[in-house]
Amino acid sequence: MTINDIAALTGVAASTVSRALSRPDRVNRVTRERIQAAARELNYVPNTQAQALSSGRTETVALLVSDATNPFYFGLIRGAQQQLRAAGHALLLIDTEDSAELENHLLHKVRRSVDGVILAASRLPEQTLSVIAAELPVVTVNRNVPRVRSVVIDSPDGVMQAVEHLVSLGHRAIAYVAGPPSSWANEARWRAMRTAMARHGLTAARVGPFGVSRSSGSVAADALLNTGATAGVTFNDLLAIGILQRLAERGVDVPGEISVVGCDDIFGADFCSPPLTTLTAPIEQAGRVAVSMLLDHLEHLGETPSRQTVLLPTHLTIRQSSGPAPRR
Amino acid sequence: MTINDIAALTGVAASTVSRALSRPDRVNRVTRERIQAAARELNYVPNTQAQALSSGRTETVALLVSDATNPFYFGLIRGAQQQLRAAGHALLLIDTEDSAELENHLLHKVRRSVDGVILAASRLPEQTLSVIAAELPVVTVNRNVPRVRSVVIDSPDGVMQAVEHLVSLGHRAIAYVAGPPSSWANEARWRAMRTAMARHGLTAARVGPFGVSRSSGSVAADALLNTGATAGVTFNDLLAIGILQRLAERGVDVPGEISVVGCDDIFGADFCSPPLTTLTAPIEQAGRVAVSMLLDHLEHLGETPSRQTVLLPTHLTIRQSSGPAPRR
DNA sequence: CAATTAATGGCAACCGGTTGCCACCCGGTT
DNA sequence: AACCGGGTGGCAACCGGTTGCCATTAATTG
Repeated sequence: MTINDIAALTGVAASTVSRALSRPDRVNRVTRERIQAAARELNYVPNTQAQALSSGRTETVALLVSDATNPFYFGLIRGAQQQLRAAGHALLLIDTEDSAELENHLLHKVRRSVDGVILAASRLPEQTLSVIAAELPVVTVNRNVPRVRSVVIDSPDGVMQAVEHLVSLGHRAIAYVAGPPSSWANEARWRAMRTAMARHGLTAARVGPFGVSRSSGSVAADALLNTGATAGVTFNDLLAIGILQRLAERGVDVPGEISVVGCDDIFGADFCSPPLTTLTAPIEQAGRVAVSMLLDHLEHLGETPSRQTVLLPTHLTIRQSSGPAPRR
Repeated sequence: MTINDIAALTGVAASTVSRALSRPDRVNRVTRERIQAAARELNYVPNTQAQALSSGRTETVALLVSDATNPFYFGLIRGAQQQLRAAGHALLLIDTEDSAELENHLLHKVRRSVDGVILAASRLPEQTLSVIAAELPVVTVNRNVPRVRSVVIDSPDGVMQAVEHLVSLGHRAIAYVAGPPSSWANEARWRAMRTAMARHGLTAARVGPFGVSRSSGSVAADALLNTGATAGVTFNDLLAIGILQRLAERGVDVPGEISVVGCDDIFGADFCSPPLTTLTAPIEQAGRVAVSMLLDHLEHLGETPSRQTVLLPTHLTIRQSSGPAPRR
């Protein structure tokens, strides 16, 4: 079932078979149809390796996530997968285990076996990213680096909405519950929070950093309570859900005593207890857009892209974890 | 940065470079070290495609899931990913979108670009699976097919535990909320359920089939209530969580009026409302084991495997969605 | 009718490694 | 001195396609 078998069977040269299948207009109609029929009959599937070797294109894209079990990535993976399949490409999933070193190493390793990579939540320093982007098509998600294409979810804007929401409910002491320091989005959200607070003459407290797992939520919840804030905006939903659990354990009423706002609207945010008020992010769309940008980039290698970065809007979804500030 | 560049730089033949890197003992120590140093310096990474082409091994394994957003797979993906990385292999993730046809098509397409595949929740008929397994190393998850290696989570046993639990709480009318008919696990669970019920002289009701999404939960909840059962065992947690939501909407008290038991213990099962009593499955372990079996198979191609199928135990995790049967 | 051009298909090099086979060099034997 | 065998490294074929180039043939054109 190689190109040669088909060539032998149809009595033409291998090169003709190759053309009949990949450049149909380059070969005579009757010859082509004979070859295609034979290929179908023999159930021929071209060897990707061989194609990649000579053409230099692997039709494969790597998606690097920092933790494959983080529900945030589910949507991203899905969106990317959909768009890739539509284009006939394959998805190589890589879990960097939240380590910049491992990320760099793996990136280096797959460098030559993929056409491009999508970096979701890269932990790499800007400098390193630039270097990588220069030698390999890259699209980042939620990370802005000069001269690197990216799709970023506008959570800073969402954070502002969240602050407005909380302030309008009478909250004055609001804290930001920070995620990993190496996360670009984390800093962006914190800045947005301070800006929004300042607009009302308020200053935001900040606790953390915390890991992004539900278990970190316990520590975070205690730290949050300790600030005396009546509301907390968290780096992401995973952390927020962990906080809700801990608060329930400690018998703290949400939103009666304290309001909690998450970020991303991941799976589970709508059915945790109480359902989480959060910034709904178009995660799946982000995955699709990232792939589109990458594929577009691949087709116009060398050209300067029209849009370097796409900003996706978020909106606040109000559920039951936020409510009026408690009377003092 | 090809083998030839290194050859030129060190003044040896390309074949020697190849050997120095892949069969170190086949070349003299000083030559080898010189070559290795040069390789390191030039930051050489072998071209996977080229290696695959000549060696026939791609060091890549495909994982087929029926729906990448189903939290059940997160753990599986994670486990597989971990074990694969440890072995230096890459993971190709494929979403079959719950279609047997697409599954077959994609399987066929990647056939030659992976060393083997792991089929999580295959929708393919047994016959087709046998054919595929004959021409490609395959390990299935939660699916038992003669002559195909598999790792199956012993949820039937778990279902029996669940029935015992419910019966001991006084339930007599228990219904099974079925998942997709094409799911092998679905039938296995239903059989286990009937057996367990029969042991107590009871017969189980059955509703469904339902899709495995939370939204299907609404329909399922109504159907479940309609049977008059005081408890329901569901095909999986996703469905169970959907049911809980719908029941809450309808003002039905869980577990006061009806108990619900899920299956798998996915992300979210512990923090939904009420927290779900469910069969805790070692999902991540299943992923790891599946990969181990596959890699083991690859190393001993042609040999008859020692164990064709590995059965992983489950246990019942009791939370708040199950309780005593209501008095009539 | 000769000349130019377009369509078609074969040849062979190439992508970047891997590997069987052989030649060569060396020290050790007899 | 002739012989032997192990250690090394080069040659070249091969994996399965892709593609530039050229020869052949047919069709178009002045």
